[in-house]
Amino acid sequence: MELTERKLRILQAIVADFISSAEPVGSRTLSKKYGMGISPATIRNEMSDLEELGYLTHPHTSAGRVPSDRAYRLYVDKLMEKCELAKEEKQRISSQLASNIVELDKTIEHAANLLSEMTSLMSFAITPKQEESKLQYVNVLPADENTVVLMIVAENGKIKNTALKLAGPYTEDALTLLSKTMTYNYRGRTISDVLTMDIIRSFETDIEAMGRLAESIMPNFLTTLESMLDINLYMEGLTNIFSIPEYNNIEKARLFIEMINQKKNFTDVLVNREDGVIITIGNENKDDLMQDCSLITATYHIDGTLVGKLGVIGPTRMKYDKVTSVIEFLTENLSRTFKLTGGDDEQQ
Amino acid sequence: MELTERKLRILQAIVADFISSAEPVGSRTLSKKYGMGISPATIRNEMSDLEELGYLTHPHTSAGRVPSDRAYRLYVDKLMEKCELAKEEKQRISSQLASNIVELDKTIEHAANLLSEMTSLMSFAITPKQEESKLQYVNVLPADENTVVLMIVAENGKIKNTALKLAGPYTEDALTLLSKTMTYNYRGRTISDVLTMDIIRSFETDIEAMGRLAESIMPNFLTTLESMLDINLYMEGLTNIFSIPEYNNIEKARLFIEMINQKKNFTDVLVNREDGVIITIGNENKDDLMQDCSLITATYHIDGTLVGKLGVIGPTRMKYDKVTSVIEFLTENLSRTFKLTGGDDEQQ
DNA sequence: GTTAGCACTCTTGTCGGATGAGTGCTAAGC
DNA sequence: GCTTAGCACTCATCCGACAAGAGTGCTAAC
Repeated sequence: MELTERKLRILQAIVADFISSAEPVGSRTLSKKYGMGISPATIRNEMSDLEELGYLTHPHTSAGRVPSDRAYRLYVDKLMEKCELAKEEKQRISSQLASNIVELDKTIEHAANLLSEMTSLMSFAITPKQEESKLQYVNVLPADENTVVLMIVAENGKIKNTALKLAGPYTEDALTLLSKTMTYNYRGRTISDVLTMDIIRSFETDIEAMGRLAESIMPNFLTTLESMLDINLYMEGLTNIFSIPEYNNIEKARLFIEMINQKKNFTDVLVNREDGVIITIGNENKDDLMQDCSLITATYHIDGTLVGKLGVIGPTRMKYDKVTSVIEFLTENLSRTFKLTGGDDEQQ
Repeated sequence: MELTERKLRILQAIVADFISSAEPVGSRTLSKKYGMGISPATIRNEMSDLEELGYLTHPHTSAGRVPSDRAYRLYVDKLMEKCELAKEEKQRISSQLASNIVELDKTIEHAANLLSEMTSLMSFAITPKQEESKLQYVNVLPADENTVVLMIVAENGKIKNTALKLAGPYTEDALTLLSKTMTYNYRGRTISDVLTMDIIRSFETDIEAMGRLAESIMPNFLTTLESMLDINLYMEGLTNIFSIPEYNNIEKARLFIEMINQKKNFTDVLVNREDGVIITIGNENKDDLMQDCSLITATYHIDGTLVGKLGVIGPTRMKYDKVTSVIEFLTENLSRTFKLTGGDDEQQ
């Protein structure tokens, strides 16, 4: 048995109908609503075939048909029509992103927010990995009597700093010397490289005073550097899931939220996905807790190289066409924004 | 009619029982379980009086009694026994906070996390207001060819910075001059003051090149300064509410989460609460959406002056004794931590 | 190959009765 | 006069029965 043209048309109608109604689709509805010129009985025969082929399932004998994960996959790959965004929607994205380009993190958060509002799903975004960012300079600046500010600047404009209280007083000269030494030692190296170097020892041979200063600053330097590697995860629109029939019982909603809340794991899932627009449907997801969800992610670029991700998660029954269009437009827009403005960034 | 000793004992038993069981308390249960040497019938009479006095309510004729907000208030003020934390719990708090004192914000987040885990409620924490923080210095540092780093340091060690791409190249001398001028102009002033000054104009009279540099930096200076005023709000343990019988229907859970999600409003509620351990029960809360909730907050201090807040929110039926003990111990511990380590802080 | 007709299945909603927890009242007991 | 046993009464909840409705699968006719 193979997928005839008519079977495909029926499958498409079922998927589309189910996506918008969340109710199993019956043969009569299909025949009436989608005017395909064949009777319910014929459709029933076809549906029976489609079920045999694994594209439909049956919650129980006398319910309509529900698309399987496999059907969604086919729908996404072949049947779905591209959905052109309305002018207002495009404008909304463009204007909202343009208005807030000063701080990279804020912009990403903003984008996630837009995404969740426009899709009525839960969205998320992660900032790029920084492992390969190269250090530009390290600065230790005076703050007050025995407080200094440690500041680390990476080549892509990412900055991070910490205020440290020292055990005793310091001289500005010592700070300048330390800053120069550190910059000389680390400039051009990647953050990961510096973190794996045996740093403390490399200062042992210096003059005593300098050694003491460095000793109290080094541990903080390393912690700060480490924190630069952290990927920020933004999530928006959690409450949207409460409007989705699939999560209308407390236990399912709880499981969903619990999955989302394991931020660490979730970040890993996102980081490990390939570039471009990626859709994984139901059982295509490895994670046990995500067997009933679909995940759509896309990548945006900063300065053409650094890669961050943006996506939505929701029930397998989601508006794939609309969502992919929004995500695509959004990430293209982000990439363009970040190209124009260059490395504008706020250390986090 | 007045509250006799026995009425109080009965009320206390009812509140305690309802807090742990979430079920209306009947006269028989009370008589058996709390061995108070009087028969169910007597207890019924007393309960009837307590209801007339406004301390108990009746979900329906044949259900047990449920404490009113007024009863919780009395319980909290008079009847509740102080709950001493177990040694392990104290140790847990002390050790977890001590291990992570480098970054203020992380520590606060950590504390909120601990709080939600130990109380099984949803917790939150806010960082101190910075309106009155005085500026220490402003620094514009070279990054690369036409990028500079703007860095603002406040007296309490709070730092914030941004990388900016300028339209054209700059000289290091100009940056130094600008840094010195800005520091000279703003040092010792509070952030709010600087924000309300008419800043741009005050640079107009400077030399032309300097004016141009200042012109492109000033708007960013102001945005960055403004962002220093943002209060960070951390929330932890949202999923805990799904284990609470009060939120076992989707609509209630949704309303709760929606209330929480209006971060701005919620932050306002917290900021406006008085210092010390404050408990507001049910209808004592002004917010409409919080009529079924109790809110317990406490303040912690940084360097003895700056004040942040920490708290939990949950159904009026919560373990007030346990929760207040945990919060008290936690905030004391936090204040002590921040005294010892001084103004260690990471700009956010 | 398509379709009308029909029996069959299964969910959903409603209704009524049984059950049980708990109260309120009354009258007896201490 | 306070306490308590006894009893009628009230609700919420559970359960089974029943009807209605949606949808299928099969068969036979077109």
